[in-house]
Amino acid sequence: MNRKNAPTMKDVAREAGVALGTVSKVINGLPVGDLYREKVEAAIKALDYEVNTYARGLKTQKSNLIALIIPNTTNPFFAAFTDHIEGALYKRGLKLLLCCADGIPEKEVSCLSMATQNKVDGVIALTYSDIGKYIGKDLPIVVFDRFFENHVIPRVASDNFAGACLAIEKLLEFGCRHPVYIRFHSVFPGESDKRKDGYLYACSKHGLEPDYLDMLDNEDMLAQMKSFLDKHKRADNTLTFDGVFAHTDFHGYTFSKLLRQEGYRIPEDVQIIAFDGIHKFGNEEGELFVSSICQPVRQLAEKCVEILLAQDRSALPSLTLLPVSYQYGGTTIK
Amino acid sequence: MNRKNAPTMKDVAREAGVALGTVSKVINGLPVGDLYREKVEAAIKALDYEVNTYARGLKTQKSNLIALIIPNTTNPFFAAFTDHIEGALYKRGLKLLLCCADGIPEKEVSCLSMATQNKVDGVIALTYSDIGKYIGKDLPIVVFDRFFENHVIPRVASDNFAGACLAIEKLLEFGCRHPVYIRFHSVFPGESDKRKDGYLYACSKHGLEPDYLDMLDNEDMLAQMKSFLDKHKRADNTLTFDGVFAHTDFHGYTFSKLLRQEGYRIPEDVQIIAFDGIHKFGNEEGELFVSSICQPVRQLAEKCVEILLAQDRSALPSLTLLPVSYQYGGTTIK
DNA sequence: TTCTTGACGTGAAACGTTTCACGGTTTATG
DNA sequence: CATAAACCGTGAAACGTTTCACGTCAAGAA
Repeated sequence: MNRKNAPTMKDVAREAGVALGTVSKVINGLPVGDLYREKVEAAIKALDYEVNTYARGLKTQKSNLIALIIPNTTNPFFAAFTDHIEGALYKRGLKLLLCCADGIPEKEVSCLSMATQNKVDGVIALTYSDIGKYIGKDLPIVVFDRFFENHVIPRVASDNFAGACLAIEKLLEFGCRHPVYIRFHSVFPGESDKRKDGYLYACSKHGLEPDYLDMLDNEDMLAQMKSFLDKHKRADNTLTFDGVFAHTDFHGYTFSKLLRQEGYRIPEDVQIIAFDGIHKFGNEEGELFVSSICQPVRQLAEKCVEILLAQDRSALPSLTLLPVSYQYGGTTIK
Repeated sequence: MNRKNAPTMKDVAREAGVALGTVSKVINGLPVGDLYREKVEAAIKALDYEVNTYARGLKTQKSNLIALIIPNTTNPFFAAFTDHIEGALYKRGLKLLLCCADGIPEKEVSCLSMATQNKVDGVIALTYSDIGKYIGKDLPIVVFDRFFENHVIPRVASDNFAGACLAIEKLLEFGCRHPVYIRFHSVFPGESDKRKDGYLYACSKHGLEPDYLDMLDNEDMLAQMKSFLDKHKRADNTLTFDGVFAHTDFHGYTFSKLLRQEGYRIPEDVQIIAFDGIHKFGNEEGELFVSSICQPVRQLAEKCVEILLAQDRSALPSLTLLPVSYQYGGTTIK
């Protein structure tokens, strides 16, 4: 409780009739005689004592705080990631300082300095700018997905390459002959770019002609999709493709709506597999928007925390990829 | 930057050739002669000095930290709320300590003590247990929606009563004659319970017979909905109701799926208006799952922060209700 | 009995700020 | 020109911990 005159260790020591150092030892679980320990514990209870994190932090230079820098929490993938990061930290007695940077570079830097000023013990970042250069050597950091040149920052990501391959294999398995790829790519390089490599690899492996829409921003997404679609219509209005691999669930869902609007049946005429595995209403037992390659969000979050807290930070893998899996979501035959 | 031997104010003072107190004044924007100010600022830049939040917190007993206790961030409503709280705090130079308590009372209490141990300057809570009793008199707190007896804690919520009335009026306006209500209620009292009062009021006002499904938990939701539906089928399989007011978008969407499965057309046979206004993929410009009474999430978050930080906490409104609005989402005629 | 050793309680120093009483200098006033 | 007032830089004290060198005491060995 936050009363103005909260009892201090000194008060506890006086109440218990012991020295300050003894109280400190009890609080920190260091060896203390049973008699003394009991007296101190009784006094702590009697006074309702709580340690002052600021005094402690001043001495130890540790805060048990971890900062998460993320664009926002409204995007369901980020929301789930945030949730699981919180859980992984909580399990370890750590607290989460949440910074939503909206993907704005200046705000990301400002969040970072907010974090360092608060003496966080580590940073988990999913940013759109290269924050590596602002990070001191001894502040542990892990980034999700992103890759920044010239910095050896441990990264955690889904196996995007394998995921893209899996998507194509599934589409082929479900009877598709001409899968196309609706791609979105940010100007900031990251592991999710590997979805394209995976698509190209899978195409060459199966003797398919690659064919994809490459979008750089979401502004005129619908217009771009429409034009892509028109280019793939035959004279009789049937489509030259019968499968779609979409960069994200959002893109897949948007494209599926467009297809339906234009009278195509899903999955009869076109099957769609997207990437992310976002659940409606954030309900993990609930349904997906589209059939999707699911990122293991919980494991990704857990791995980020694990790597961030690794004892020996000199021997950390520079990249950790976690496996993805296919899940049916209504836009494929199964 | 988090280097081990970060420069201190003492270093800055030495570098600038001034006294410690002068450095402090510069940092805190207190009146200092221009010559001195410049010297200090130069030294700060030269040494790349950053204030030590822990030393400062130890003296001032302030942290600029606000704790948000929320069940999770995966629920899109909570996610949006969290996002806007972060934004409102960031605007004011405050930082967000995020605690996801999963609605588990013990975890909520544990989050609260985590918060007080971190000397947060305030708490915003959306909890399932009565945490009022654990809060000291001088820790500012605001709760969203919930009502706890015996505590005078300022509350912020949507105008649920008016929202329910609006839903019914809209349904009537759209031609419905027999609107029913799919209700979900928690054992913990809160403003959202007023949706029922609003429904009953609107019914009596328009001479309608109230008719609703009352669910206490989401476990066997589908079974309960099915049985409710069956009870409302006539011999020829037409329904005795033609409008549905659903407690949340999730319930409305789930019920809509059930109706469609059973062959009813929406909105031709049944129109549905839910409550919350959740956007697919968290995209505020995007589409809703169902037609809905939208909670003004951004304003709710902003108001929570505003009230939390109010100068004069003695004269705070005990309840602040914000207006809701209707938005079309495909399950009504407009 | 005496000495050594280990165990453990003690309390002062230090962490890096903010605050404030103090005093020196400058400016305004009569 | 003398005095008061205003201004502002100074540095010691205090915030509540952790740490560590020191002291005390009991047990075991010779």
